[in-house]
Amino acid sequence: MDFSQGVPEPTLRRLPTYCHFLRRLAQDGADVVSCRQIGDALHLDPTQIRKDLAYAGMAGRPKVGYPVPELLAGVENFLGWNNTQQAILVGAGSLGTALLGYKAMDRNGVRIVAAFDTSPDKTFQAIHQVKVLPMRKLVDLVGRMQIHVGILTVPAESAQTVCDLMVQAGIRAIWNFAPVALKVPDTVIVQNENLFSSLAVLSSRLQSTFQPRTLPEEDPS
Amino acid sequence: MDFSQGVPEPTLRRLPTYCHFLRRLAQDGADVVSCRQIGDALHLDPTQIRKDLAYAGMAGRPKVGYPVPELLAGVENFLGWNNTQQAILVGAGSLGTALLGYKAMDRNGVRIVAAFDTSPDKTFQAIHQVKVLPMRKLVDLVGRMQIHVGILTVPAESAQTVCDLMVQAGIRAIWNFAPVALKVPDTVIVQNENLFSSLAVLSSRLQSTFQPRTLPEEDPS
DNA sequence: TAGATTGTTAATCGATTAACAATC
DNA sequence: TAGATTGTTAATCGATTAACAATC
Repeated sequence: MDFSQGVPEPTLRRLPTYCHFLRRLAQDGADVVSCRQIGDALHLDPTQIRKDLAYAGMAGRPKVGYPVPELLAGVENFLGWNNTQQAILVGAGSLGTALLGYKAMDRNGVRIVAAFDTSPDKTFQAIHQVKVLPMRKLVDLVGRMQIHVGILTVPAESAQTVCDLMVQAGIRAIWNFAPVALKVPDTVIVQNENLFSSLAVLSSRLQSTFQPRTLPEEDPS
Repeated sequence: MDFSQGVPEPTLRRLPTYCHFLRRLAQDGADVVSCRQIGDALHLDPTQIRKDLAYAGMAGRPKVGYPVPELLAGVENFLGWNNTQQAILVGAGSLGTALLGYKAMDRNGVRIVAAFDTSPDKTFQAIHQVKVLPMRKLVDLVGRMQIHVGILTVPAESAQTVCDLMVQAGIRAIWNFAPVALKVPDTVIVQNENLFSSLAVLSSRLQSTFQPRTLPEEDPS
C-alpha cells in the first residue's frame, strides 16, 4: 500500500462510517466480519473497503475475514479517537449550541473544553456543561491549555476576524462552518463544512427526478 | 458541455459557494467578475470555475467576464433557490433545533414547515417559529401538503424506523444526519451528512503535521 | 490593435472497479 | 481438498488541470 501521498480523503471520510457499523456489530457480539458483509450494510464495494482498511493498517485473514474487536480498535486508533484532541468553539448560536450538545463528539476524537461568544447574555453561563467565555479570554486560554483545534460557528461576517484571532492564539486546525473561504497562513489547516453544498446536491437530484434535465439539441433552423 | 451524465457532484457542491461570494460582490456593487477573481477569493482554479458555471448554463464574455447580477440570479435559479422546496424535520434535539434556527435555509432553497418529535415535552410547542408535532401527525401532514423533502435528525437507533415512516408518507428525498446507511426504495434519494467524516479528515491532517506518517520499511531482520 | 478573458479540447491525475493470484 | 475471502496489480472511469483557439 502506497502511503507516500498520505491517505486519500475519500478513504478518510469512509473510515468513521466503518467504525459506527463495527460498534454495532461488536455490541451484537460478532467476532469476525468480511468486506462483503460491511459492503452490503453500507452500500459500498467490498474491494474498496478492503483497500480502505489496508490504508488504516488493518489486515484480515483469507477465507475468515477481519476480527471485529481488533478491527474496530485499530480503525479508531488510526483515526486518533483514543487520544482525544481538546478544542474550543467560537460562536454559541444555534449551530454552536448543537455541537456543544453532541455527546458523541467525545467518542469521535474531539472534546470541546470551552466556548466563546461576544454576547454578554451568553458569557459565563454553561451550555451543555461547557462554559461560555467572552472573546477576550480566548488567546490566553488557548495558549495555556495548548489547544490546537478551533471550531468556528459564527456568522459569515465575523468569520475572518475570529479566524485571525484563533490563528494568533496558536490554533492549528479550524473546523469552519461559516460559508466563507478563510485566509490563513499555510501552517494552519482549514476544514470547511458547508451544509448548503450538501443540500444543493440533494435538491438538484430531486429536481432531476421530476423533470430530467433536457439534452442540448441541434438548432432546428 | 455534456449534460448526458448530469452535473458532476463536485460541481454541484461548489455552486453554493459561488453564490455566497457573488452575493457579497453584488452588495458591494460590482457589475462584472472574472473567473480569476472568483478563484483568488475562493482558492479555486479559474478553469474549474468556468466549467462549473458552464454546467449551470451561464456564459460570460471574453475579455469582460460575467455580469454579477445575472450570474448570481442564474446560478441561484439553477440550484432551485427561487422556488423553495417545503420540508419537514424529524428529531427536535440539539441538531434539529439548530437547523430550525438557520434563517439562511430559506434563501438556500428549503423551508421547514413543520417538525416532529416523540417527546411530549417538545410537541405542540414552537422552536424558532416552527411547530413541533407528534409523530402520528406526520403521514397526514406530508400527504396533504405534498412535501417531498425530509430532514432526519434523530439518534442512530431510530433513524431507520423514522426513515420508513417518511417513505411511507411520500417523502422523496431525505437529508440524513444520522450515522447510518438507510435502506430506502430506489425511488427515494438519500443525502448523508456525516459531520464526523469531516472531523476525521481534519484530525488526520492535523496529526500528520505533528508526526508525518512513517513510510512502511523493509523488515530489518 | 493588443491583451485579457472566455470556451473547449486534450492531457493528467487520482480514485474506483475489475481481475486474479495467494492463502486459510 | 474446495471454496471463500484477502491482498495486489491492472483497467477503467471521471474530475481536474493544462493548452490553445475564439472573441470582445
